[in-house]
Amino acid sequence: MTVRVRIAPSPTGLLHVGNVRSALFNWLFARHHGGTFVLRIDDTDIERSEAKYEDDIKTGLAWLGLNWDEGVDAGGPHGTYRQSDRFNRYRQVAEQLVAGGHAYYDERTPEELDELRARAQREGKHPNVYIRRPAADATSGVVRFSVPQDAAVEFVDLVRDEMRFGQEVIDDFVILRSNGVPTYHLASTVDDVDYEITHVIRGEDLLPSTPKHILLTRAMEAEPAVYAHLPLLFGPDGKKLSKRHGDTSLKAYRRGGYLPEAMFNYLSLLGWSYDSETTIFSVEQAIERFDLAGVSKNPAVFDVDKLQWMNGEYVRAIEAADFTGRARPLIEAELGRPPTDDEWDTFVSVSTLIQERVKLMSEVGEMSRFLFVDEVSFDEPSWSKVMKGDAKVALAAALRRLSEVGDWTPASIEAGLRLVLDDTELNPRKGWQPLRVAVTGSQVSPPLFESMAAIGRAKTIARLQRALKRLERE
RNA sequence: GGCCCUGUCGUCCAGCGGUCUAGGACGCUGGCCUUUCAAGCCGGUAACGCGGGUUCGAAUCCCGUCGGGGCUGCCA
Repeated sequence: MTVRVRIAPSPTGLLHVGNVRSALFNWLFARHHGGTFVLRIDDTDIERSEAKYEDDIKTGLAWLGLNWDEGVDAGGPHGTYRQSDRFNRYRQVAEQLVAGGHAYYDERTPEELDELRARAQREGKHPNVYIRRPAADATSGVVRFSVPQDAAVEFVDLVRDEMRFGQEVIDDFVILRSNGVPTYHLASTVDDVDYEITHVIRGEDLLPSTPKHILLTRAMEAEPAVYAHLPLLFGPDGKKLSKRHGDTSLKAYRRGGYLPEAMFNYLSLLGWSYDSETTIFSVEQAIERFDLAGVSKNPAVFDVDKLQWMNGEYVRAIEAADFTGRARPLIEAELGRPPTDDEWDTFVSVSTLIQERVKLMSEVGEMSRFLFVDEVSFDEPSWSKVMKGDAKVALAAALRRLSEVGDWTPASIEAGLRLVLDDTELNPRKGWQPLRVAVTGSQVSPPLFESMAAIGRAKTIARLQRALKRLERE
């Protein structure tokens, strides 16, 4: 049997990292088994679904490298893979279920239903036990699935093993709204059957819905898929990951300077492990080892600190040319225009030094700023911390010694600056930090000699003089 | 309230009856290196929720308890 899995996000908001993690596990499962990964858009909530969110989903998955073999845009034998294009099919199934006695029309009012729930509540029973087929047949309203009361629903979950839900706790859920629009339960189940999905791998929040889907599938006289419910992702407070915990959309991380490779690696570790020792591994390695049996049952807290560390690992690991390639748009953003050839050469001359220092790609622009501006704007905390005591002496000595430097290279600059220390009898910290602030604007920067070499002699001298002047005024 | 899932360092994972004085990673932290910051290297901190069983032996199996979470909608 060929494995066929799907990810079926709803385009009702930006793609959430929790869904991305589910997508990732589905993708790994498909790739590991040489199966098919399907992208379907579950847009039965016509009120909240928007095209821009579908775009965000596709962009996000593609960015992470989760290519889909079949589905929206990719095509395949099942149409558009958008549920809103299949409402007739779902209505047809609903009608068949009604005709077959598996479902019924229900025109009870919300108030009546509330009363039934309140009664169950009072008796300490499942809130929906009394929402069953009424004695009198209705011919309009919603369509409810009639849950067979003869047996419990049992199934084997690939992550959680044997599951059992008593029939009394499965309510007669709505499959078709009164306006003729199918609910998620119907549409999703019909699609899973029609698309011949073999494994449904999804978040644990849908575990209580699974018996409904199995019952529906059986009523359609089809074979239910194998289910696997993934642990949820939590925020730092131990609650389901949500907006309140900061960024939850993949887009925010994409924009925030995270590398897709790092995101992939990090997400794959939330609920799964490569082995007991390895933290950093490639996509190929993950595919080779991935196994649902190894998926944890416990929820995982999304730890941005660890993601950030991992991103730094990946940033440092990429080839220098790859780094400059990925950095180019960020330099453009910093300049507000494409860099000139000279500017680009300047950046490239120190790019490996910057690469070693950033955790996020988004830091590249700021860390490079001093390379391009005419005059640096001083980071005031840096200034006040460093520009005191013998700073004036150091700046003056540097100006003197640097004017004697022949070739403007890091090595000769270093030689000159070593003489500054001799002249002033200052240690490197006292003698050089003022120069760093003068030249880069901050006490944190790429190495000093290379930075001076990169911006050139003229700018270096001018910045030292400007700093000295300000110091003399103060 | 009802149903379901779940409980190893602060966090993510390893452990699937003895090799556990519980391992790796992030974080935090001490030190080294050092022109700043990173990186790197060496070291430290810190966990089997609790109570009963089963067993020669339990983090590993069973029961209970307490805790966390999810679902309970004409959202998905």
